[in-house]
Amino acid sequence: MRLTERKIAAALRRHGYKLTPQRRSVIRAIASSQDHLTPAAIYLKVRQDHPSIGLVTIYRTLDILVRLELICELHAGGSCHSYTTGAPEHHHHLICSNCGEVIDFSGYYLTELEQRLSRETGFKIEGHLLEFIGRCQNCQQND
Amino acid sequence: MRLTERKIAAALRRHGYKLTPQRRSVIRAIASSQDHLTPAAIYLKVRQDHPSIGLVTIYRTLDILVRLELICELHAGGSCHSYTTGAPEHHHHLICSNCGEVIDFSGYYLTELEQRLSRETGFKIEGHLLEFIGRCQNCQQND
DNA sequence: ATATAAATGATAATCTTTTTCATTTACAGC
DNA sequence: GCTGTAAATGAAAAAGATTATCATTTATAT
Ligand SMILES: [Mn+2]
Ligand SMILES: [Mn+2]
Ligand SMILES: [Zn+2]
Ligand SMILES: [Zn+2]
Repeated sequence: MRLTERKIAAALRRHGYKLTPQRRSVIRAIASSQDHLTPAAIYLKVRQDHPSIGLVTIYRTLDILVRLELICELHAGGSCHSYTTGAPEHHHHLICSNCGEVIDFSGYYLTELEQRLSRETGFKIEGHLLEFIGRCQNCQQND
Repeated sequence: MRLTERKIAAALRRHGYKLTPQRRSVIRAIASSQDHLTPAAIYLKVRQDHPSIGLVTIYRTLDILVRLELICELHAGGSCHSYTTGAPEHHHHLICSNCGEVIDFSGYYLTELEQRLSRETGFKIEGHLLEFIGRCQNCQQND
């Protein structure tokens, strides 16, 4: 279950950020989409009901939301960065290399591996990135 | 054990690519460095003994080398993409969020998870990205 | 040596992201 | 409801990263 617009907005405020119409709009754009969106795509969506917003504000807002883990960031694919609403539970991504569809999956944990790495290297692990790339069923057929 | 300049060059040829001095130079730059290098950093290094090379050639060469899995690509961090020599064995990366040090580790496989995902989603898995971010021992001390 | 397809580099175009700074605004406190 | 203030915004520009085009050069098979 993904975080709702309302919850994300509340969390923003809780962390001391002001709740501006621009930020609401960015959050709505992300939360109302199933897909993962690039900053440019979010910009386009947001401008529909907020024509004067600057692209800078998109970037600044995304920064904050990622930092607070309210949205999640994907790294793979062409334009490299894109965003979807975060889920309260820890999860990872499966991405179609052809159409870009993203599937969240959960129930897989890397804690043991993290402990092993920490022990063997002395690193203090802060996070990880686990993504699978593949072809979705649709794209396998339409080849 | 990382792939050597010689082996990478040989593999390039084996796949039907011409072995130009520019490509040799890019390979040498990567293979002679412990670090992972951005395209821009590789460009700077290569220009030392090949001043007239174009940045485009760097990008084109990196493309090929990644495709043939002769070098490996990192996604994390500031400029997002950087490259190190590939290792013959499958491995993943542990990256220091402060100084950028990269540690390869192997012996961890995701085949079971890939099968589960394939079964549950119908995706045909093509690859994955697994990276850990943390603080190396050095950077933990010098805080 | 020659022929030829592949590779290169100059140039420009196109994106993406970050900086700077003057103006505006959310909201805490009264 | 006002007011003050720090935070947020947007315009503009700069900086960075990546890709496209195309005439010229070059590696290599024959
Ligand atoms: Mn997700
Ligand atoms: Mn590696
Ligand atoms: Zn697909
Ligand atoms: Zn470090």
